[in-house]
Amino acid sequence: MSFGSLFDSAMLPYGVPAMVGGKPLFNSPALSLALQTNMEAQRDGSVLPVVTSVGSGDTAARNKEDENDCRSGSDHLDGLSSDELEPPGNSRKRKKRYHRHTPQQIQELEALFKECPHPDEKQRAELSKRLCLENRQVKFWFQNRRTQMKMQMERHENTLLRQENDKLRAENMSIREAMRNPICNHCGGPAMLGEVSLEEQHLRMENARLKDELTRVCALAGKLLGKPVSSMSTLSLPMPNSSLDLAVGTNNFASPLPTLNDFPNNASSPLGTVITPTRGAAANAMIGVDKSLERSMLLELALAAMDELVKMAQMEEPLWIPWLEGGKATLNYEEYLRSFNRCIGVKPVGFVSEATRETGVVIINSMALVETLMDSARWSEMFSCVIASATTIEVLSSGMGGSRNGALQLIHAELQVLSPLVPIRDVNFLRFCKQLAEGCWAVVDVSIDGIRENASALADNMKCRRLPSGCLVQELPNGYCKVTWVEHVEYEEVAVHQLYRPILRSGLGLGAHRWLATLQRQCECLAILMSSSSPTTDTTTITASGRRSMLKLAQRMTDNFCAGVCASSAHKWSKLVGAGNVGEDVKVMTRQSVDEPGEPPGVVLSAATSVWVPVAPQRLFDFLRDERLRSEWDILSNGGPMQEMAHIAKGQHHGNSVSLLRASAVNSNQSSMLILQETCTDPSGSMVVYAPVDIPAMHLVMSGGDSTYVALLPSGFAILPDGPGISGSTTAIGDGETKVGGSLLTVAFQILVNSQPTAKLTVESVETVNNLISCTIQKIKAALNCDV
DNA sequence: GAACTAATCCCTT
DNA sequence: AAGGGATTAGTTC
Repeated sequence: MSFGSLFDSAMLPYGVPAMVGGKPLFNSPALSLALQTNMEAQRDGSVLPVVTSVGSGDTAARNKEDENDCRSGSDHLDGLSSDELEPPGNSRKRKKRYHRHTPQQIQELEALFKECPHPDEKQRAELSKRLCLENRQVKFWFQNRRTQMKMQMERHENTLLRQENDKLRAENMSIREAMRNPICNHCGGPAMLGEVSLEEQHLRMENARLKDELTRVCALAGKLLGKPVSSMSTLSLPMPNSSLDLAVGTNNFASPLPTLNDFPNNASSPLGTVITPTRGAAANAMIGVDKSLERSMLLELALAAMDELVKMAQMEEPLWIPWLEGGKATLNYEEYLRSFNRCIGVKPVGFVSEATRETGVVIINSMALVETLMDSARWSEMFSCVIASATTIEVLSSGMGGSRNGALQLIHAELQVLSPLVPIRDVNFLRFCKQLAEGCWAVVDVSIDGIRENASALADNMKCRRLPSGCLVQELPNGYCKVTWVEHVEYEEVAVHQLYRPILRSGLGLGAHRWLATLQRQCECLAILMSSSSPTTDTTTITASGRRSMLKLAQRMTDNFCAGVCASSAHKWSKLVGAGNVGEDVKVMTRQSVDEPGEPPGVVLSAATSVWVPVAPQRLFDFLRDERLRSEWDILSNGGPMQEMAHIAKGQHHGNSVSLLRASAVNSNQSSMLILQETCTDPSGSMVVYAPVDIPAMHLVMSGGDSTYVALLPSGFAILPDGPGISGSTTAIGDGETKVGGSLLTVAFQILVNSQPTAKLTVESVETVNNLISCTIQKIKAALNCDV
């Protein structure tokens, strides 16, 4: 009789293992006593158990036995060797009896695991009954299986990372090799020094990244292997160690701000954990190399741009030459070229530069501002009068540790000056965000024209590239922050009408001044809208939801107005060519409106032009937004004054508001007409946009209804100060003679010329709109006592 | 000795 | 109390 058979007799019915109350019966005093006697017997040799024949070697026989048995091996003591039998009295430290579940059991367990790695108690109980396993055994099995699974996943990931690392290393080697004999791409001769240093910069970047990746892989490998793996032992690079120590973005200047490397990035790269997607197929290898090369070039560009932006924002003279008035300054180009390597290459022939800087306090907290800048949708909403459209093409890094620090994305944007005489600026740029210190952030933009082809650029858009531009944000107490904005672009000037060249060159059109003023105005608006729980400033009482609805409608109106002036790619305007006797400077476009919610169906005509008016921008703006003087230029006024029915303030300045105007009726039978108007102004420019609206629709909106289906076609004005050297007019103010500039006024109308979308546009309707524009301009000039 | 696996300990939720 | 991570212990190759 074997020990096995002894234990067999201890089996409970149905093959349930010999366990009592969840504990092995082995611990039962009665049984251990029984065992003891047998063990002693075994030692004596008096009762030699069959064990000897089953003993150490005969696994095959045992395995076979296991297979035929419907029970776990846990109660088999067949294989128990004598030294596993513990001495008497040491019963607390029980020995484990090793076994494996039978293949059938494992098969069943695996089957369930495949379906559901987390079976509930019921499923487990059912399985344990079926497989003659203890409940806990099933539980343990699943638990172990899950950890095993996790291990496998991690290991797999580790292999992939290693492969990636190898690939990058090979790539680095080839670049290194290529650098040894630099050859000029154009002439085939030895390359110039400048090109080599560019290559060297790439290598530095690559090296930093490789080093990083290696540390990460080693850390992971170490974790899996349970012992530290030295990067130097796994990698014997045939190069001096010092080459690995080249820092990223080395500073040539003593910057008062810490560099990126000073932040606790630990083992991560400046962009956070960059895991390049793995591409298994060999055919993709080259694309992969190209991709990762491109990626590192983009990263390098972003870092260089950041470096430049921070310096541009902080350096004073001689880099910046201060203006006499205000805090403005112009860039000293000679000094600029001395101080910086042109990180996007030399200025193309025919391009002119525009560089401005502006500092101001904005009512927004620094994090919210950074978030807004890093979200292209929110960004374009914030600067809606400057940005015609903006899309994030690719997010290269979303930042590290849940913050925007290190975030890098590729953005396509169309920037506009509200005038048909200035083509839209089409730009593809990188936007890189970096935390410089606690509460201090920098967001830099830089064009990538040299790295990626600007495929989406439309033919009639202005060719433009952004040199490192952006802002430094410094958190201030009470929800304010100090913003330093730098705007530096190069663009093709021939496409710009003469009238607008000075203002663009001076940066008043799309420079730092304009961006910052827009930001200040919009943030003030947001702050007011969020704080105004009691609409005390309103002339009428509109509910909160009504105000929201109305503001939303006004926003759509203004956006459509801007789109009509500048024809961004987001809107399907088609330019009208050969439009009869339409003046050279009036841009006429048409569009078929079919099933557009929020617009009447039919053929929509948009006409816009810009003129110079010898009147200060402020005076022009005040005149145009005054509802009482409306009859002087607006045919919708029916010759009388208009009345303000509702007013929602959007800023401290009374000129920032959305209002509802009522025109006087021509006669008593006619119901009066409503006009929705939005006006906005800041030191960089102003706008008056309005549209006639349906009375019942407006009632719906003001009671908080959905404004999406309210049809409107906006018209209005955009006012910019004229550039230096345009007006030259001087006006005596008080006792001193102050130079007062004139204004650049853009007038734009959108009208429905036919309610049949398929109708052909007639010469008459073009003439009508042309007349409308010239009449309006004449009336305005006359009212302001300008020479007509 | 490394890889695998059942079981245990101990901690968190 | 359940579940998971770390660890242990027994086994196989």
